[in-house]
Amino acid sequence: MQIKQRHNWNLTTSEAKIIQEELRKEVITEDRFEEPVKYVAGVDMGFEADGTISRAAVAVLSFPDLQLQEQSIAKRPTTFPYIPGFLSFREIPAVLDALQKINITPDIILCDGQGLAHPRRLGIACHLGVILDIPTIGVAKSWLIGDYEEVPQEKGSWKPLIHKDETIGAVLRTRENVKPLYVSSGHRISLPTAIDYVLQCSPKYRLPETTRIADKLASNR
DNA sequence: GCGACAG
DNA sequence: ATCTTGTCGC
Repeated sequence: MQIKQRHNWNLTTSEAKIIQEELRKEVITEDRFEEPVKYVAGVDMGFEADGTISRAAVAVLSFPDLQLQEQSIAKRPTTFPYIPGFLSFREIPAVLDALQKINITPDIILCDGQGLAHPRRLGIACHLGVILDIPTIGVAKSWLIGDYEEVPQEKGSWKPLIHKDETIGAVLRTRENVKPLYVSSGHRISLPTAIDYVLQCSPKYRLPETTRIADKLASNR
């Protein structure tokens, strides 16, 4: 797929923060995409050589049957450190390289990390969504910000994630008796719809099939 | 100033 | 994220 360059990635954290504050204005948290959805993609990252090399993997699956249709891997030198709140500046460059090589444009991309559930409302899912102008969902394995009540153990139950009196996401149980996932809007999708797609992509395990497959690609060398 | 902190 | 075997619990 074709990707437009929105900004350069050689930045200081203060410059990155300014970009986040600009791009957050472009984030759309309503459902703006065509249905039925035919393809969903998962993105995951891995690192090599003490973290000096970034490795991004993309897996495109058919929906709703979740069969692998296309995959790609891209490597490039790591140029930005891991700083909570700035994950996208570390990971997106390699992700764009991997996406550039696929032929099927996914209808929705599930990202490894937060979307709106971010201090400045621009987690990696929002950032990637705005750059591509494609619907994205933030699916994080752990907490970054926000308060929430305990989530019932049953699969499908969830509680709103609240920050500054605003619902920024949901803490969702995708599997019984297992740690919940932190789901939030990335771009062009509402929270209820995002929860629905994450559940549909997670028929058996805690993590969505999209991220599970991308995960294997990213770790399998 | 202190504590928290996606991957 | 990454280093790493067996083991406890549903």
